[in-house]
Amino acid sequence: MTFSTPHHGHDACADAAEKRVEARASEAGKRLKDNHRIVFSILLSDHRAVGVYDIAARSEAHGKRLQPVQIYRALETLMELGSVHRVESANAYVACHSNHACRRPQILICTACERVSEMDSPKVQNALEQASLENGFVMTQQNIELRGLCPNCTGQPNA
Amino acid sequence: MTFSTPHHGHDACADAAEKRVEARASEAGKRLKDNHRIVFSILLSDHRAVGVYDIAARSEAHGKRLQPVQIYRALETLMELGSVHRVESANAYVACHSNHACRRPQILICTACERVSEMDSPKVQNALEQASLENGFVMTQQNIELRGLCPNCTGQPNA
DNA sequence: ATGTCTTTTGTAATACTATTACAGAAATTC
DNA sequence: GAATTTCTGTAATAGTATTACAAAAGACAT
Repeated sequence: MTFSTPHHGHDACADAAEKRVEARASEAGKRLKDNHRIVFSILLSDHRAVGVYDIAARSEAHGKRLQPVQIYRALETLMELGSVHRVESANAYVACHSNHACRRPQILICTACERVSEMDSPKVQNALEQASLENGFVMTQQNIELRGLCPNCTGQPNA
Repeated sequence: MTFSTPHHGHDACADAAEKRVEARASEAGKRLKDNHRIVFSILLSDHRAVGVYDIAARSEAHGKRLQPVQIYRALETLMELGSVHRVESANAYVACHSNHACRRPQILICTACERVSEMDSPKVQNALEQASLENGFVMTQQNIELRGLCPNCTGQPNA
């Protein structure tokens, strides 16, 4: 199941993501610093997309009030590492919980509980590539954002 | 070919789009007014996505300097009619040249010439719906934006 | 270690995008 | 044609993102 449940083992899930981003950073020859870690840990604290000014407000609880530009810089690095994705349709950012650094996420957004998840469907990928080619289009980037109800929210009114 | 060429018969193409939006409006029991027509005709004047404040600036040449909120209101109507799409990744809006009022466009953006086109691939659509279901996700809206090189821009440096 | 060069960080200001509030105009209804 | 509702125009403001620049930190040769 790609969507987190309200009571999943979140600490383990966040720990794993943190280890992944550290590994990816050192592999890429970059060193993560305080600001990166604060931003990433705020994004990890729930499975929702968070706006920059929200991150700024929450950063205070981490002992350091970050300014917008500092957050944008941290997000840029984290996105390059494939550990954070921007949700265009929400002007917000979400931590990636996938095991591989994904640069072509297919994002699912629940309109009821706001939880965000990702798919990585090869069928979707192939269909997009094939359809692009049929239109003579050479695709280099993609942004897929689907809205709807996640498994926790279908059936019951709220999660 | 979905992408317009630099020298296609643009007047005919724009005329057709204008007729379509008028037809859709009357079918929906809405009446288009000056502001709607100005905004739509600005979007039609090229096959690119245009930002709201750009539209505001260009509106002056149409004899009426529109304020942002007026443009947002016009765009809302035009989007409801399926004749304009928002390009989330560009904070901009594009006229729809498709014959059917499409609410689930698959948008193609050329990173070289900035032209925007749409696909409506059933394969992509099916793949998305199937993959969503496999994840227990009930999709209600979708936003697909692909970037890359359009047929006019592959091969030659610019169009 | 010291000085130079480069890169990163913090602060402030500003630009760009979108919405709210409200009064006046136009259309609708009775 | 008066009352009601809806739409329009103006202004102000909220929300998102970037630029500019000086200070600090890191890299590297001497």
